[in-house]
Amino acid sequence: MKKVRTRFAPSPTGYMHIGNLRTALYAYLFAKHEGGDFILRIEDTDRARYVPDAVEFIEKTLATAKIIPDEGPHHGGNFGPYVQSERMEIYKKYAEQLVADGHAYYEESENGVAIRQKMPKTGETTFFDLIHGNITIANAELEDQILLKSDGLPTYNFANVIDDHLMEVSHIIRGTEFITSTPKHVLLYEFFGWEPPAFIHLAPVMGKAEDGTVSKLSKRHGATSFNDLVEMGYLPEVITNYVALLGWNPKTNQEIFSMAELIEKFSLDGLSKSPAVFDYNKLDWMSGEYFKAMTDEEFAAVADKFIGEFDAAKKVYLASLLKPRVAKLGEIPSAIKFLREMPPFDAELYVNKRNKVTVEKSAEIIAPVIEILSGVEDWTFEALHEKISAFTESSGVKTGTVMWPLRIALSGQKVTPGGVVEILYLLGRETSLKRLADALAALRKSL
RNA sequence: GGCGCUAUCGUCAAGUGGUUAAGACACCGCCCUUUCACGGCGGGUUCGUGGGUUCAAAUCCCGCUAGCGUCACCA
Repeated sequence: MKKVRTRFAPSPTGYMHIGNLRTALYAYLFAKHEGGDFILRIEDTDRARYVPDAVEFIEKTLATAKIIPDEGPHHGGNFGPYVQSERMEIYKKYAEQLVADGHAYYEESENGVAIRQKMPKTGETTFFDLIHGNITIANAELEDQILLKSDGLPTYNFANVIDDHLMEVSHIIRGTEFITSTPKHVLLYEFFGWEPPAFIHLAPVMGKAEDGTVSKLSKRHGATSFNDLVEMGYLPEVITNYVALLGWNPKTNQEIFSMAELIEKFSLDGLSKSPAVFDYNKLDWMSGEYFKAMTDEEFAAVADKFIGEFDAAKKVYLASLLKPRVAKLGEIPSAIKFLREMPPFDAELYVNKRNKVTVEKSAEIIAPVIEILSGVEDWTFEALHEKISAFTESSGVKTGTVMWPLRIALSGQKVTPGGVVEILYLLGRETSLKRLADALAALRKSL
């Protein structure tokens, strides 16, 4: 059997859409699973679309996602160049051969001279797609498409055929948007007498809008590029893990996969033919699973730049509190902002029906707690916990009734990473007592 | 509009003629609890529709409908 060689062939747009990333991932997984090669080829035949540094951007993104090409512009390989704009003579040669053979013709227009492919007027063309089966399209549907543009550059429909053949690509993995142009490619292979590669057309990644409508994932659905997601604080491995499952099923109930496991388990028959909707909820869940699997130290390390400046001795402790409550690292800054800066007083926050807390009750709780805490010299979690518990017990009210106003007074938030005792410890003695005193004063004033 | 692809819970999906139609996320309820979170338990009219084929259809065939894609000197 021929060696498996797949390719990822993006145009250099400086943007890595999730759908493209998934295409690259599947091509990579399949090649690696089969012990083959994965090629990166840049399709920059549209001069108007050229974006500077886009090639480096693509390479950097793939590296971050741990999708490593065996061959590419900067990865070596014996089938280069891997940038189409550097292969112009090759396309010209083959286009002229087609003209000589009667399968293409020159066409002159105000732009200059171009070469068009001559399509059969009758009959039909069929190709086999590994996930869709046979697909047949009447030749009458096919236009005499441009092969070589008047600027000397080839069109996608021509260049991809020449390159895939010359680079010995065995399986073409790309989006379904290419299904209807595949017969044109197949005809080209026939004209040249080449054996076409196997075709695998992937269903698109969709997004769901507020109004419930589903359409191809785009900006209106939120972050849609791999890089956007990384910036929001999703681990690259979480993104690839999630995306791998969007359209591919391992046939087991396993959902968390390392790249090595993905390579080991990947199989073409798990690919689905229907579009999949990108679900941020599930991504969040998976992200949380990765965090929970980390040690506090590991999490502190990846969260470090989101936590920012913080008492070094308490940093890992803070991270341990954040770890089980965060879906993406980007949530951290706003979640811990209160540690550095007390939000403005808001009497409304103190009112909580479930815990039977009112503004008045809050003052009644906070005052004695200040007394008790002022006497605590050993400001440790254990000591603080013991004091508060003892107070709760002696006061005869429920724990929640005590904790609720304390949390608000200490953080100004209904939701905090960790409970009251944790916050007390994090804030330290001085800040804690000051906040409680300020809150008590403000509470009394508002009565 | 022509052509093509697709169609199982809200979402990802298993399923390849006979199942109580898995599992996960989300959601809802209850429990636990130091709020939130975590954890535990439980819940939900899911096979687009109409015809066939068959003893038997989510599974096979046809029509319809819907969604998507494509009809460029873009990829």
